[in-house]
Amino acid sequence: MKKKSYHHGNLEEALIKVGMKEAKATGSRNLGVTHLAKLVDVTPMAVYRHFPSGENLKAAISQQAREELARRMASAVAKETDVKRKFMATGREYIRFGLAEPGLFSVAFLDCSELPNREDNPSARGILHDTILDLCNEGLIEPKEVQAVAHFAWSIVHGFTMLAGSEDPYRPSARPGDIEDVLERAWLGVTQYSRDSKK
Amino acid sequence: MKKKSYHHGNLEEALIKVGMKEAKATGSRNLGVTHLAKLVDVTPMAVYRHFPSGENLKAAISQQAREELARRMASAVAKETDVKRKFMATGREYIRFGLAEPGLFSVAFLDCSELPNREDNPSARGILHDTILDLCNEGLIEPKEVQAVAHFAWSIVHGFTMLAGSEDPYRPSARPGDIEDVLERAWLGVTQYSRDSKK
DNA sequence: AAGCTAATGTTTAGCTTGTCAACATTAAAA
DNA sequence: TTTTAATGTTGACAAGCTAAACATTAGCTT
Repeated sequence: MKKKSYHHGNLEEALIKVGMKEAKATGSRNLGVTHLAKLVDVTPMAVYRHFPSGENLKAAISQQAREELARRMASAVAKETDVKRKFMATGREYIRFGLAEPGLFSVAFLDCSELPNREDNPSARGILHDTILDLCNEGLIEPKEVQAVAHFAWSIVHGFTMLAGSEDPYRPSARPGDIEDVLERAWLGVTQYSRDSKK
Repeated sequence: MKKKSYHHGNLEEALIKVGMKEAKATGSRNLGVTHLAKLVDVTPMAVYRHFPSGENLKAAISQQAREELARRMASAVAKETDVKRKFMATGREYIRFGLAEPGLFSVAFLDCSELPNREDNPSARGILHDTILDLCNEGLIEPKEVQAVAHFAWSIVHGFTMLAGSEDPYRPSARPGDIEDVLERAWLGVTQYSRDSKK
């Protein structure tokens, strides 16, 4: 039997934790106040002592999911030294995470317009940005391109992950070779570009 | 005053129509059975004579949104003859639509894993695919690359649109110049690629 | 250590939704 | 015209979110 102390100890943390578990299993479907409260063996109203509303709780879980993604990317990129390999590893891990943990990924980028508390997204974008900065230091791209390149690379891996993970009958396949193909093409868009190739 | 004939005439169509209007205005927030039924001045239960469940109604609206996107892309690409311009126009219109109609776009790609009835997605992907086939006919890419190129291009425009339309504080900006930049880089990834550039 | 106070949970209850079952109305077929 | 199938409505119930009022306890204050 469980100890039923009136106070839970650290409910906020527990809610996010169990929320992550649910997200991993079923995406955003079971992230409601009532459901999560039940899993932590607490009254739904207790949740409101820690989050202004259910949406805020979801936002907190979403944030956590984004940080998980960032951790994995950081870990993957840390194993590489060559700039190109770093670039590839960053994108590859983003895609891998999205496909290996579709629930977490969908929660991480849960229709942002409806979620509050989106101040800090240090995570994935930050790591990607660092990788691009390295490209700049190596002289592979110009300083003023950094921003555009980061957005370009992010768009590719994000789009590919979303589509490959969708139920669309014509979605991209995600065999390792196909992923490498996409990353290789992204690399070209990054390095082969110059202002002159415009128009 | 309104005529209150017991039968509505064409409720199914009316529901999807008003659903599109709501989607355009507020995304997926107000696409519930009760709300839409109210807007058409009908009892919630009437909806179930036309859709097995609320999710199916949402799916129908989502499909409609996807077709709207496809129509605009078809219209945009029809104005061009040059293959590169066709390619650019296709992607540009995809992005424009997503940013001009964020509500519709988010509903169009509403977390697919939770929606039924996703058999046919003829639309956007089909048009993009035709554009890529043209590239092939012009000898700009090899036939066996068509699939990969289509997925690559789709990933970029989809990812860029999602991110630029998000609330992320570091989201890509979507000024016309930035959009052209992304499309130009995508073009490089499409045309500069060869099996040899691997590894 | 006794007592106050704020933090944290609970109970109760109201409102909104989605959906089942049973019934009502009407358009279309026989 | 009568039967029948399609289409809407009413009523009811469960589930979810959350406001208000009340209960318990952790921790500081003295």
